[in-house]
Amino acid sequence: MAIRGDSVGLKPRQRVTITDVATDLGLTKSTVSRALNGYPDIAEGTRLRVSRAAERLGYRPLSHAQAIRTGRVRSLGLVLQIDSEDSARPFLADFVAGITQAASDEHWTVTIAAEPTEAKVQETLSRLTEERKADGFILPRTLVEDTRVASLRAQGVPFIMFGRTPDPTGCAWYDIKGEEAMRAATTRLASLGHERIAHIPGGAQYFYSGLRIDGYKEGLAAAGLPFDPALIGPEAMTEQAGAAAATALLRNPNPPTAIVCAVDRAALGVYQAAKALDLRIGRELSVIAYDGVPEGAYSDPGLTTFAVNSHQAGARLATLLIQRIRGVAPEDLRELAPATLVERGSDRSPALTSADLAQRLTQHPKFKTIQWEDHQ
Amino acid sequence: MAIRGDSVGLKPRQRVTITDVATDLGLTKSTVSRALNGYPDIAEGTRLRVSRAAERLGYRPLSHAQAIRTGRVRSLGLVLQIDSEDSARPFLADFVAGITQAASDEHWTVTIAAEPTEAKVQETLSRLTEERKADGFILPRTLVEDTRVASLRAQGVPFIMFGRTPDPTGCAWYDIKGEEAMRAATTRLASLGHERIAHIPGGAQYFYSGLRIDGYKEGLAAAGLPFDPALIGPEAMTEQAGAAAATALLRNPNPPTAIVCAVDRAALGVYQAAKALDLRIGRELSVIAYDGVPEGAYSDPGLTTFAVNSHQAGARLATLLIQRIRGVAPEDLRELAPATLVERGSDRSPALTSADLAQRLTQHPKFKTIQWEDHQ
DNA sequence: ATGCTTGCCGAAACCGGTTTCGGAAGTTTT
DNA sequence: AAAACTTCCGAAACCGGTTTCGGCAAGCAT
Repeated sequence: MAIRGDSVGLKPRQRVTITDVATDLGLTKSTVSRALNGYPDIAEGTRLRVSRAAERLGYRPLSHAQAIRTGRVRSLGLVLQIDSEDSARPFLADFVAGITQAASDEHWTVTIAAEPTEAKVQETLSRLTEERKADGFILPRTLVEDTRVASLRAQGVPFIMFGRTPDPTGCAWYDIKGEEAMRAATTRLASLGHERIAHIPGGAQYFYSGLRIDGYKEGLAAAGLPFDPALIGPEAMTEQAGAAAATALLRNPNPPTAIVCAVDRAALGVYQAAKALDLRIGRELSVIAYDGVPEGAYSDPGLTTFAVNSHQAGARLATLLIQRIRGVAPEDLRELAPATLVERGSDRSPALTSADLAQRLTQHPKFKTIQWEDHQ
Repeated sequence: MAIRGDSVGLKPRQRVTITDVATDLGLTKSTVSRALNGYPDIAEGTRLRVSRAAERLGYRPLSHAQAIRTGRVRSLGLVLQIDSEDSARPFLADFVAGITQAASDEHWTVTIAAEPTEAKVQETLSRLTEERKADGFILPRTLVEDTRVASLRAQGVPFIMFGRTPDPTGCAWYDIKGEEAMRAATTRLASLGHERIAHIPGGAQYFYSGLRIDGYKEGLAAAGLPFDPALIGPEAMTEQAGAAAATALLRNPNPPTAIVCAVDRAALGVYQAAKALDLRIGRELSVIAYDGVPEGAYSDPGLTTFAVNSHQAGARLATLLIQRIRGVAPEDLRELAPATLVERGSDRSPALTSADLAQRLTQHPKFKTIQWEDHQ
């Protein structure tokens, strides 16, 4: 290992230290420290003089110098799981931007890591807490059984979830009301005249998946439509899977004339399936989805979807996590935000009834044989 | 401001400190510190005993405790610029994963921030160095005139670029040989029989844009084809712009039968333009691009492209930056890697000559009028 | 006037490391 | 054998903050 001396350093230009502020005012650094940190045994006048002097001299405490005593580094941890399949995860940039900007407003920073597997994520989470690189964590995409939650909760490490969880004990969260979006999508399709409305859910390991299925069911109930388990398709998180799921649903004897997708990507797969079977989206088959990926705007017709504001989500998560670290009870840090309906052309009144659609599908040459495999 | 006492802390479970290691061995912490940091005045035997004991006890120095004396926090800084237009930036997850994994191997971490404008990026960069939140920075997407480079260079802050720059003084970099890819794409198309090959460049503000144009020209020269300035289209970084650029190029009296795109997104726009004009990609119009975005695999026909390994790029950048911070000269930290050709179906022998293509285009009803505007 | 609080601040210890300095051995030189 | 180096480690200062503790002065009640 090399010794320290040979490294490239930052300019030795003197920073302003707490001692500088103290001598400037004729006080001691302990007084300055307590004044700046709101201790009650400092006179109001002194506190003012100190904060003004600090401002004037441009004093910024070094968070790592504070950390040595306080154990807190003013940094939020974000550990992502990057599966190869969704390595090009949309919105990540927006999400990160939201987090870092909110953190920066409070003079906090964000420590990020990405790992390919659940186990490695867990390992990194432990390492970062062990090395005190972060004071708390943002957990995106909570799972039904989430080892991260269990482990952090057990260790008493502050965290906030982007998503909810079966056992809310000790959990703070920010989440989008996906279930409400699914419900609204379903009633919207029903009021357009659809009577057979299917649902393509997301991955069952994600907690939101169940919520969205519930929302879909509530929508059916609100519209006075019966729930048919056969209209819940196989789960789909990719275009391919979405196409496969749509095809499977359409093979139902009473096929759906509309599909509510838990995620936009699956909906784009529905487009593919429809194209292959010569169905027009928004005519013979309507679709409403959720996420708001940019491709939805470019598809033809545009995809009607409930869009998520990732930037805002990141910002709120950061803000809430900082509060959590400062000691606010997790029960007081739970926020839900609505998704925003983006109306485009994929949801219209049905051009065919379910029966007519079935009739037409059976006559389609590819209908029996078409398959959707993983693309190269 | 709240006082510190009321915050949620991590378990007070005792960490292993350097003093623990020292007393365990009957040494002083100063000896242990020097042994671990490779100082020459420690006997080899002692050094071994110390590192073994540290290992056995699970000692991990706290980087912020070290930082208070050394000024180095063992953290890499990454400040992204998130324009609203490419907020869904592809590969970001992969790129970040590469960086963090390589950093983690050396027990470093990554501090990330994202800002919407160039000025704010610059501000954040300054703040992070000022607060010693990072020991050096990774600069993605270098520009022809890059204030980040100028500023960090002037301040003597270590950094590494993902990309190259007009004035390499004091600069370390890792980059992909985009120019070589453009050259190879051009010669490849020429050897397929194309004689009119156009180029749609990327944004002129990016340094790579000029490099890729040069590569394209070299390819023409190598194939013995003349360079026609009219075959360099307007720049395009989006699908819309790509479609517009392709349409403009096709309006040339001797239209190209093949187009080399600086970025995949533009190529996907070329697909749209071709579709609108009833040209088949890989038949009447061939395309080769660069990046390797996932959509390229799903388009029809698949897009032949030179793919970039973002994960590896991130990993190398992190490794090189750490070396830079440790004092290696920037001149010794410059790496170029090739892009990987992914052969799919968008490049074939021309089905029509340029003259025939021109003929056919003039007869197309939309040809004169078609326009590409920004989508909602 | 005396004793007791209370308000406010200084002195000093402390956090977990790094780095300087000096000195006790052992080795080599004279 | 004394002097001069080396080798190797301990003692202590130091980094930039935070936190504990104690004490002075003013205010209040007795």
